[in-house]
Amino acid sequence: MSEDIYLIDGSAFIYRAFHAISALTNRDGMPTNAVFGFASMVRRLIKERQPVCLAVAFDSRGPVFRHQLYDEYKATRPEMPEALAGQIPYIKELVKALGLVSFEEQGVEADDLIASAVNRLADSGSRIVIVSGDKDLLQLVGDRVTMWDPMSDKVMDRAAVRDKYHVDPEVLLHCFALIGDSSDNIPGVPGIGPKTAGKLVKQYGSLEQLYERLDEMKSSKMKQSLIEHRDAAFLSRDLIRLKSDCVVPDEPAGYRLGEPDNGRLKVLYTKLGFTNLLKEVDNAAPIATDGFRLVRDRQSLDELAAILAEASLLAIDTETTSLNTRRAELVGISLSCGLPQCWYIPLGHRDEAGELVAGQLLPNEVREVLEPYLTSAELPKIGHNLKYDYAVLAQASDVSLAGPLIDTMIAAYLTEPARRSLKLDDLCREIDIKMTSYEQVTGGDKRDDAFAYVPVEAAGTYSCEDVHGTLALWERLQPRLAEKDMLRLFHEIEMPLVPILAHMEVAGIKVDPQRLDDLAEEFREKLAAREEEIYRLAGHPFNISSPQQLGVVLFEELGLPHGRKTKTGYSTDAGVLEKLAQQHEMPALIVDYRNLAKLLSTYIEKLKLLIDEKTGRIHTSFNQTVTTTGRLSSSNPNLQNIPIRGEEGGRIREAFVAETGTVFLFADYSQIDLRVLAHYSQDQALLAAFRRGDDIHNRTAAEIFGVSPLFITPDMRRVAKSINFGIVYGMSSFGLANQLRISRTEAQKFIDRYFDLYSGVQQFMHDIVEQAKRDGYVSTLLNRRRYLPEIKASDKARREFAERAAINTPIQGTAADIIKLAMLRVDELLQGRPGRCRMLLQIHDELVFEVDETQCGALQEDIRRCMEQALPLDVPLVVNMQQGHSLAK
DNA sequence: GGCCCGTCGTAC
DNA sequence: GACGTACGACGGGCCT
Repeated sequence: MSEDIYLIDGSAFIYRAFHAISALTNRDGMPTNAVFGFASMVRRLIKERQPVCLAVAFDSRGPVFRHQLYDEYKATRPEMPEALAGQIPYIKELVKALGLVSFEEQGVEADDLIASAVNRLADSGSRIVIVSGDKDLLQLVGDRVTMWDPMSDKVMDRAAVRDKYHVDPEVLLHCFALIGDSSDNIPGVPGIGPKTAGKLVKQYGSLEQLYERLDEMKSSKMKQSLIEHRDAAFLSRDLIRLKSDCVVPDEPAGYRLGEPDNGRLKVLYTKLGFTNLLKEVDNAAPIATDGFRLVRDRQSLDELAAILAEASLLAIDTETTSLNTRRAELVGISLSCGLPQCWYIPLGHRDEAGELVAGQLLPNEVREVLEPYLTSAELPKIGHNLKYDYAVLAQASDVSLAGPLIDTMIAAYLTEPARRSLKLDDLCREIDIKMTSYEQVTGGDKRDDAFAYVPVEAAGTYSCEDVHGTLALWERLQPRLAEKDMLRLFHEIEMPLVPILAHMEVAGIKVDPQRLDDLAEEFREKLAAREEEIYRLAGHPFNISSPQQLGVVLFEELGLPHGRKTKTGYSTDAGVLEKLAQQHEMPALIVDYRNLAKLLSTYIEKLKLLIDEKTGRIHTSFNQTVTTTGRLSSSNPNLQNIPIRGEEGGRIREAFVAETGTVFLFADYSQIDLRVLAHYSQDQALLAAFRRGDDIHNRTAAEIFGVSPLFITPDMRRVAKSINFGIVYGMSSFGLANQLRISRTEAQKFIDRYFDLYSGVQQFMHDIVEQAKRDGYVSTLLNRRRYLPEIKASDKARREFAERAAINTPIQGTAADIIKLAMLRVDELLQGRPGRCRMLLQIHDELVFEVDETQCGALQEDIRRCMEQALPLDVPLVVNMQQGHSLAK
């Protein structure tokens, strides 16, 4: 039995993929959507249909023979977008690497090549599947030829063509000639569409016949049009007719799918950033374990020590019983001073009875030998997520990891801040290293401390793989950082910050559990009262927390006018409810209920659960590799969004208290974003205002309202403040209008006035967007980057989003750079000081310290100075200091 | 019951 | 659709 032959209309697919898949890029910001779409389609085809013969045809570049027939052919088509043209070579390479036969011939289009193949294979007995969505190719459909559109999964055979066009595929050409095709700028006969064309061709059989027998036709508008556009009809037919004598193989063997070249595919997928496809060709090699050693006796430990003494770097990974560093006990340590040799020291492996297994050195003995190296200020330490190992070693062994630190997780983040996974095995897979997974080594054991029960041999291999992978990763990442000029950012900011964050996490912050309990009780009572009242007004109980159910009650049962709609129903957010409050008493109660429920579940109850039993404090995680701008984030719990506004917010803050004998010291940057904006934009008015020490909101208010600062009302200041904030976020008149509850026109007037006053800011916003378009990324003052591939998107919403990010990121990111620098300076200051002062929190523009009451006065000014001088800008940085016994200040 | 997404709300 | 960056609670649809 002869095989089916699949013929792909390559060029059509490239276009479709390009438009169907919005903005996809590799890590360098190169568009990859068309390649990805094409690759996915081919992959699916191969998987589902398992073709033996598969070929792809491409349009040739430049004019084709149809242009000689008609110089307006495809004239209305815009030129191929740059973002697509750049992908063509990769698609060609992909086709080659996949082992597909491909055709391209000067002066003809993909359709013609497919037609030629169909023609040449006519006598082969093979069935042919044309893979396309292009109706022109339906001309080729016949008894052994079908067309399949993998996007819609529709198959067109003779019956389907008849069904759709009321004629056989063989005469479809005549139909299309009459209909024309606006997308290819083929004229056809005006006034004739698919229906009429089908009828005419059915009746007359061909264009020639139609025109010969035109006299038989009753006079009508259509007849008139046919007469007038006779030439156009015949021209259209010539354009639509497929050329079927191109040079293509006439034997099925010439279409046979070859073996994929995995090496080539890997290079390509890696370059394109197609991690999922990469996994499928995955021929990543497992790591050779020849160089792995277990350290189970004194002699091995001494050998290791001898190597450490000569080492110029040290890779390290700790295995523990818990991800929570305060609970973590060491199970083992792996080390490497350079590949291929890696060492694993088992310390806390246990049998199922919980007894330590034999053949493990005593932790103290190991510590004594290793400590000088771990704490050496000269020996660089490399790890993946070193903050964790740093905290574990400090907590479990009282060892402070020192020396230049190198964290491959952070290095990967800096080079690719938008990356979703920074897991070691995912990063290693991209450099062809296959690692044993944690699940594999623990055999799916779900216990927190599962690793302690892993047999020592297996654990050793797993752990050694980790340090091995980390070292290999650094080899790859170091040059990338260098290329992007990020080595200083990495070595001088991010890395020294690691131990500081570790210390802040370890320090934690004290909360008063009794206060939380009291608050919880009070809030629960209030909530119950609101709930009852809301049910009474609704006439029945429902889930107030469900926006869906709430929408039904408000807008259907109570008949209140609904505002904007969301994807899932009516919007019930605070803005909508606020407007409704004038008409009904329920909306205000809902706002109140939501406020209480939010504070209770997100803060009060959650904080209570997270009080560490050992320390009685709350220990957040400060994440250094999450945000796209370079800010830190905080989680478990998020201590960067503890409420501050409103009376209830203050009550929650009161539960965070300074340790007995200490006081909180708060240091916050005044208007850091706007100062950075002044520096970036060099706007003269903004620079001058900050240099004079003006209150910037008052200054702005005075200018946009054209009044003396003495006559500024609170309302004027509020407007000015909104604009000042909005500017940093790239806000539109719509957004400002919404926030200030004024008309768009009024909002636009304010914005115009603002830009009259600060024209340099407007210029900056324009320039930074242009820069993003040119480079594909924007940078902060310290060279942090954010790639913005969507800045060139054709989708307006996506493009505008990228434009706002281009404006905001240098500002927000530079502010993040500054406070990180300040944290390093302050840390240095505190290390040289006797007495207790610990940095506890960073909240983007604010640092919170816990200081001995006796030290507070002396430290305050030093800390202020560190922060104000962290990075000299063209305007002064100003830091406000406050003290208090709780976070309520 | 776990996972994912949408909505909403808190911070800067 | 419309104001940038986060984290997280909750509801609800989906899958197992």
